[in-house]
Amino acid sequence: MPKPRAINPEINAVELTEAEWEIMKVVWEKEPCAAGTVQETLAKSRDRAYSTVKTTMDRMADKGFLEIERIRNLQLFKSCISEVDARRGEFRRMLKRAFDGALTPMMQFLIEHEGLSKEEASQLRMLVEKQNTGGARKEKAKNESSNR
Amino acid sequence: MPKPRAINPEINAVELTEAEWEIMKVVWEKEPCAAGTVQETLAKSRDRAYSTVKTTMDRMADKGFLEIERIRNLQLFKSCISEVDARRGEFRRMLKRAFDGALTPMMQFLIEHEGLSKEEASQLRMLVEKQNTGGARKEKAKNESSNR
DNA sequence: GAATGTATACGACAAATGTCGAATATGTCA
DNA sequence: TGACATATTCGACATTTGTCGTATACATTC
Repeated sequence: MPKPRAINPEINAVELTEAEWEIMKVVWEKEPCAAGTVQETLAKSRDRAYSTVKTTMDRMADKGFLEIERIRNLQLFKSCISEVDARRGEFRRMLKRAFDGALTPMMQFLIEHEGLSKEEASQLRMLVEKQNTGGARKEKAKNESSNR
Repeated sequence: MPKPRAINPEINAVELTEAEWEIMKVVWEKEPCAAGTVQETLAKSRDRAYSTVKTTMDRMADKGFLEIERIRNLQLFKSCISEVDARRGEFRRMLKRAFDGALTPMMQFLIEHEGLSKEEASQLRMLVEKQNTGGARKEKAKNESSNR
């Protein structure tokens, strides 16, 4: 029986807060973009003052999540971390906290407690099948990995 | 093709902080137990003052995560949320933030970017198989679900 | 009942996060 | 060159989280 391998949670530990996630999603979609653009986009779902968004984005630049390109009076923000990096960070934190870093118990939990339906389980099996019959995993992983 | 169902992230949204997770793990294992017991247990991996642990546990009681039973001068803490509830909360927050609440993209991500090995994928498939051939899922889910 | 040890109560403080307003700077246009 | 709109800067403040120290209260034991 194969021993469950724990994914090392220390490497590439990008951790975004709630507000940072919301902002990053807009930046990934529209970069390079101004703080005003982000604020207006977010306003559709949740209204916040421009200064709120700008302050958070400045702090994100300090942390190395965003970088600023200056054009005259304007600042254009670009992401310094990929969505894959952010997802990895979020996933690993969850796995570490709630499942001691082990994948198998998490899968078990999903099936037993999250009401994974037969359809969903089938999808999942198809994904696993694709993986096992050797798809373009390596290549894809390479292309979409960290851009940090 | 089945449409990916988003797990509703609002229901049962138990969210624990890092310190709270560490404490809860000890409480689940040893409840009912005193704050001193928790502090001593945690001290093995990470030393913190008794008052630090006690303050955090009092706050957790305020939040409804723990309850206190008083015996003369002593306080015994018991959990008000199950480990399943806590895991569910942690998992759903991750899923909502990083994958818009959808399971399938998360699975895809796991396979493409987390280097899910063939062995792990096999384990996963076995879990899925067990699920599809009708195990004791319903019963188990019932027994281990929320005790809130 | 005084000394000693253990628990509790509670105030404090720093850092991180989410939030904003107001002052200042810059650009555009009639 | 003003007037007006837009961006940036930056200080401020409330909450939450993690962290303690210290003053009190309670029990046990000479």
